[in-house]
Amino acid sequence: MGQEEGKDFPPKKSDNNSGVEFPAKKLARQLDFTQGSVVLPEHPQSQRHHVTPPTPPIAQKPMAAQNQLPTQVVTVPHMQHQHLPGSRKLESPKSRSRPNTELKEGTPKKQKQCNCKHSRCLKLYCECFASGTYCDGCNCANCYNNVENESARREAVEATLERNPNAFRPKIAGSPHGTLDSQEDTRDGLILAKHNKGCHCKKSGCLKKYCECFQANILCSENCKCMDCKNYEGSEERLALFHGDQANNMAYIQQAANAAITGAIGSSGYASTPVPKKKKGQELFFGPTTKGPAYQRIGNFQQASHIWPSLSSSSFPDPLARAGTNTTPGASKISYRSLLADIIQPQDVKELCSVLAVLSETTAKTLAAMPLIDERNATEKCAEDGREICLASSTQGRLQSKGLDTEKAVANDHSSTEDNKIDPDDLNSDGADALKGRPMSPGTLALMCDEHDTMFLEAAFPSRLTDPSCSTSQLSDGQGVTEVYAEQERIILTKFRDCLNRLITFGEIKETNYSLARSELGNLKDTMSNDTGRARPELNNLHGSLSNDIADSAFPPASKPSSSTAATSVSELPRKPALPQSDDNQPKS
DNA sequence: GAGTTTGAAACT
DNA sequence: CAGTTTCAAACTC
Repeated sequence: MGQEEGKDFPPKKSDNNSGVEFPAKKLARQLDFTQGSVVLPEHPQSQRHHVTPPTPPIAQKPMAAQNQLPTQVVTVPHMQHQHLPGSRKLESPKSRSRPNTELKEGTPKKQKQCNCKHSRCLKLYCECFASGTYCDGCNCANCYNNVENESARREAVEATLERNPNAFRPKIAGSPHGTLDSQEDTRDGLILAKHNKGCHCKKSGCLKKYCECFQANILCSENCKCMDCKNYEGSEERLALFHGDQANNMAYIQQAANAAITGAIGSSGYASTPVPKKKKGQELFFGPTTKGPAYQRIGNFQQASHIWPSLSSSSFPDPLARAGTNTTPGASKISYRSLLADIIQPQDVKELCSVLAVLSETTAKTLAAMPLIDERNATEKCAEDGREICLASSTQGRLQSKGLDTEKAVANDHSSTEDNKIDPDDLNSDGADALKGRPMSPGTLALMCDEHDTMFLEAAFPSRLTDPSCSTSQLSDGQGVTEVYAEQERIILTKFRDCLNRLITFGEIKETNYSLARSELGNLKDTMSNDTGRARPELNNLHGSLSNDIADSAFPPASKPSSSTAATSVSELPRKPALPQSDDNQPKS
């Protein structure tokens, strides 16, 4: 540090003009950024994708801003359709927790901007570069990560890829069938993410954002080589963080709820249903602060899971609802008990997931049958009218993604290839939407585009895929699709927000019941019992309302199609086999 | 806002 | 592959 800006790149400690070659850095020798005369063999993989970079897409406002939802909730699970899967503003922990948008207080904020000084934004140090985006409005100095220096930038990308072919791939993989621990990656239907390389933290306890795992809101895994790790399931310190900082944070609630829907994949939301660790040992007596790799404490995780059985069975964030109601080492200090603790049950969440999954399938069919251009126009028109039915159909892509996640969450039904292991993460990484409004580097897009988007889009537009090699050219109306996605996302999330608000309402009702009972009856004991009895009818309403709410979002009464593709009411649609059904869970039509 | 700490990336 | 350096973000004051 402390080197002057604007000097030769990479910066050297003893800068001179004597013609002495840059410090023996391979890349530096190969690249002459000042001359732009770099001659590097094209990356074998990237070569075929090399295209003349178009102007980066115009920035779009993240949908989160419109919905007043935490960006992470909105953006995490989805991928901008043309976003390259490997892009790390998607999946980079850094970008995940603080992607292009800040999430604190649930208020979407400005995009993340780098402050690079010495890397020229052409190394992975730079978040923008690492994410495959151009710097745009950053505070960086001597930036080459822009259109004007596309050639240099492309060379840097290739050099980076040469060093690490996976440099731009997701670091966090929600791996339902990972290669290392395939059988451990799911637990009770949840998709569990972990850092591909693992962190190497030494001093942060993996509870600060220095830690990529923590930043990605995932637990450390056996991939990590961290020391003194506290980022594991059942960790008191970790739980304390959740409760102390986020228990009352609406953003957290929304994120957690989002995780409930998406299966807590990747960076989405706070991983309130944390990654279970591979049981590599039975060191049940390891303390939470035991030094050594995280996996050495896996015994604790197992133990914690037993103590906290409902945690694994419910995808709803338990730090809120269950803290204080269950005895767990970490939670024992917590006395807070959510008013929703008796209202939200595992089946509620499953019900919600089921509804969303069904909706995604339905809308997929609808969209597939709808001409793309018409769809776009219809979406815009309907958005103005507030008729969400149109969006439901146009949402197909996103919902397909969500549906996948949900299905994974409930059915654990996924392929086992390495790529597919990454795919869900790609599709759900917050980067996708975090990148909204961020000019995506066309060069990186071209370099990085691969089968992931293809799969994603194939699900959305099975009949329109013509060129699977590049997602940016797959659709005849890419921009329209982007808008459709955005609008689709807005609608779905708005609806989901309504559902959450409904939950809040139920909680408030319950609270009111408590208060009234206390003041009017003066018999606390009777009040408590009566109130508990009242909670369930409310819950019954909740079950129905959740389902109907979402169903109506797709098919409002006035617009409900009568065809079998999209008109089918939720209750009529086949249910996910993995979702336990109960009578009071059945959506009420 | 400046300085420090931290850990990933880059490099040897 | 291990050790060191560089770097920029996270954090502290």
